[in-house]
Formats: sequence, structure tokens, C-alpha cells
Amino acid sequence: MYSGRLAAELPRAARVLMFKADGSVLIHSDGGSYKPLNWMSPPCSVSESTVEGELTFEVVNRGGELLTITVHEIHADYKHALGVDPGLIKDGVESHLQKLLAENLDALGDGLTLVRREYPTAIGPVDLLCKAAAGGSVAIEIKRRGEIDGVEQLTRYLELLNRDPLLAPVSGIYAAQEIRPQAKTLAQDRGITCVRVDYEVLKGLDDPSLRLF
Amino acid sequence: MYSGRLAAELPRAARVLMFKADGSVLIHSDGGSYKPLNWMSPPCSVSESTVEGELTFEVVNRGGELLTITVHEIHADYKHALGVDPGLIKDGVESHLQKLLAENLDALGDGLTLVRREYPTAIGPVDLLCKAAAGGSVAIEIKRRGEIDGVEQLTRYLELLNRDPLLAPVSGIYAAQEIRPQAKTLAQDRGITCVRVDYEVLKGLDDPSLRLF
DNA sequence: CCGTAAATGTCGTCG
DNA sequence: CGACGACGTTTACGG
Repeated sequence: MYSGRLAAELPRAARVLMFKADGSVLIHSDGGSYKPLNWMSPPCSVSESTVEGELTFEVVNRGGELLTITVHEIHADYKHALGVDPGLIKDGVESHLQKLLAENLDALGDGLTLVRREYPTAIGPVDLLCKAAAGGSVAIEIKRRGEIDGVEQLTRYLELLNRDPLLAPVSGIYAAQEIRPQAKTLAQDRGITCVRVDYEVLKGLDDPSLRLF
Repeated sequence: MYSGRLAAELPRAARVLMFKADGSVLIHSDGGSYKPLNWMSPPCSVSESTVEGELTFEVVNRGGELLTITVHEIHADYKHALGVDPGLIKDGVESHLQKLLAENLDALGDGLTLVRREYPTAIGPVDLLCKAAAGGSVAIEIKRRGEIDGVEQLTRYLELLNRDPLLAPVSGIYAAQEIRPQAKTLAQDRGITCVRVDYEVLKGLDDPSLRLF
């Protein structure tokens, strides 16, 4: 049973319980994706007791959320210390795309000059801020997948940036590997240019071994 | 190693591998929350082989995503069929809140009459559409936690609904159990009323055993 | 610690 | 199957 941000109950059945070194607990079924049926995230603490003859775990975190597990039968029990994990190394996420685009602005349009990446504003950082050859500025929002919320995000930035006389007029470019129809429609409605970019092609442009000149 | 929507690599270390009945695979470390370091979601298929003397699993899905796992050493290996899971029963999510508010519009304001829940528009359903006693309509967006994206969502609806002469003028109410300061500020800036609602109180109102009349 | 944005998000629902 | 929104989102990154 979980009680916290919502209340949830899990009927009795065979499950896999995983207790991690940091006190977190996962309750998995034999299907579904990686999300457990029920869980407690760290930081939290586990206490073990016997309630009415049954093994019971109580897992609590600082926010007062509580996960109570009653064990009716143990099919198997195994314990092993794994030690610290070196962690996952990723390639191809938004930050990589941003870096490559900053170095290859031609992929986005003609005559763009980079002002800076992660240009700070009061409502969050603009992925890329550029100067346009014709004058004025260009704010670029980059997504791996271009959905509607990215258009909203860029719209907020444009509204704010256009109040700055040193930057105005500021136009917008929405760059993504894939742009959803609804996002494209909303972007066009707001005068925002959509550009599809190809990560692999950009990476090729960036790879010195593939450069011809 | 994962290759698909991005590329990712996980250095050799002690881990927990979980193979589920539907072919999905999780690779967990001894910390962090419920998200595995690496994984493959169903539907997918697992093939097992020996590559250069080492046990290797290849997990593929229909989209051509590939997860390759090389096993250097097995500390423990356990298999058990769990059967079909009865699943988690939740209480306190947005749909409950929406239902309770539809039945207790007084909690949101005076003189409101429900037109319908999930009022359909071209850009998505409005949680609650009401008529105001003074004429015109009221669109209500409900969230468990009121953040900025909910204000954006409601703003889009209002813009669209106000184009409909049968509904206009349409004002907005943003109802949530908790409203973030930034969301409140943006809502006020756009003339949207914010209302904090208490799920437990509403549930009490709805509980027939607690009714006085 | 709060606030914002990204995510191999996942998960449900509805067309 | 795609589109869209909710999620106990989780996770990473700033200030």
C-alpha cells in the first residue's frame, strides 16, 4: 500500500521486490516496462517487523510518504552488494544536438551568427541566440522531438526577448529531428520557422576525419 | 549497449538483470530510483548466444532498437513465473478531482452551471466547460499540481473558445490542489482565476454518509 | 533547496 | 497505430 501524493493499493500476488542500497524499494510484476507497480524513491528508510505473524516492511521518506509491504510467502531471497556504479554514457541527446548546431548554424538558415548557447533569461535559458545578417536577432529552440510544448516555450522566450531593444526584432526557429504536425501548425501560426535537422548528418559534418578540406 | 533513439553504453560492473515474461529487460544498479540504467521495453524479443566465450543477450523491438548485454560473471540466477498481475488500484488522480469538481462547482465559484466534462475542441478537450450566471462561459482546467504548462494549455483553449460566438465571452479558472508561484503569476497576468481545491474535503462533500441533508 | 527543461520518458485514452 | 495529456513522472542542471 502506498500513501502519499496519492493513495494506491496492490492486491496480493507473486511479485519481485527489489531493495536497493540507498533504501529505495521497487515492486515489479512480470510484465510492463521499467516502471514498477509500486515503489519508494530515495532518500527513504526501510523498517522491518512482524505484524500479526506476517513479515512487514514500512518504507518512509522525509515527505511523510509511506509504502507498506506485507509478505505472505517468500519464493526466493537473494542479497548481493553491487558497489558504486560507473553509470551510463549517452550519445545523441539534446545537448549534443545543440552543440553541433551551434557549430553548424548554416543547417538552420543563412547569415546567422552565434551570440551564445544557453542564453539566460528570467524565464529560463534560450538554447541558441543568434544575430541575423539583416539585423535583429534569432532565438532557436532545439528538441530531439518537436512537440507543442516546445513551441510554447519558444513563444515565451520570443515575447520576452522582443522587449529588449538591443535584441529586437527577435524571430524564432524551432529545430528538431522530427516535428509533430500539431507543433508545426502552431509554430507557423505564430510565425516561427520549423527546421528539421539530422543528427547523423551533423555528426558527419563535425567529424574531422570526414572533412574534405 | 543500447542503440536506438540514442546510443548508450554501460561499463562493466555488477548489476541486477531482470528478464520479464513479455521479453522486456531491465538493468539495475544498487541505487537511484525506479529507472534502470539501461533497458528494453516490450514488445521485444530476447535471443541468447555465446560470443567469444561470453554469454550474450540481444534484445530487439520492432522499431529496430537493440540492447546488447554481455555477461562476464553470474553471481546468482533465479527464475520464477509470477502469472498475471491484478494491477494497482489508485485513488486521488486528476480524473477523480475532475469528477468531484463537476459535482461540486460551488468549490470553484458562484453561479456556475456545467455544460460538460471533457468538452471537445480542435486542440484537445477542455476539462470542464460551464455557463456563468452573468452570461458567457467559463473554461476550467484542472491539475493535481498547477504548473506553468497548465496555464498555457488553458490559454490556448480560451483563445479558441472565445472565437465561438455561442460561447464568448469565455473566462478561465485554473483549479489545482497546489499552484506554483510562477503558474499563479502567469495566470493572473492573463486574467485567469486560480482556485486551490482540497481533494479530501471534496471527497467528504461527496461521501453520502457524511451529508447532513 | 527551488525552478526549469529533458527524457530511450511511461502510461492511459481516444480517435 | 498515432496523437495527446497525465504522471506518486524521474532526472539533470542551474541559481
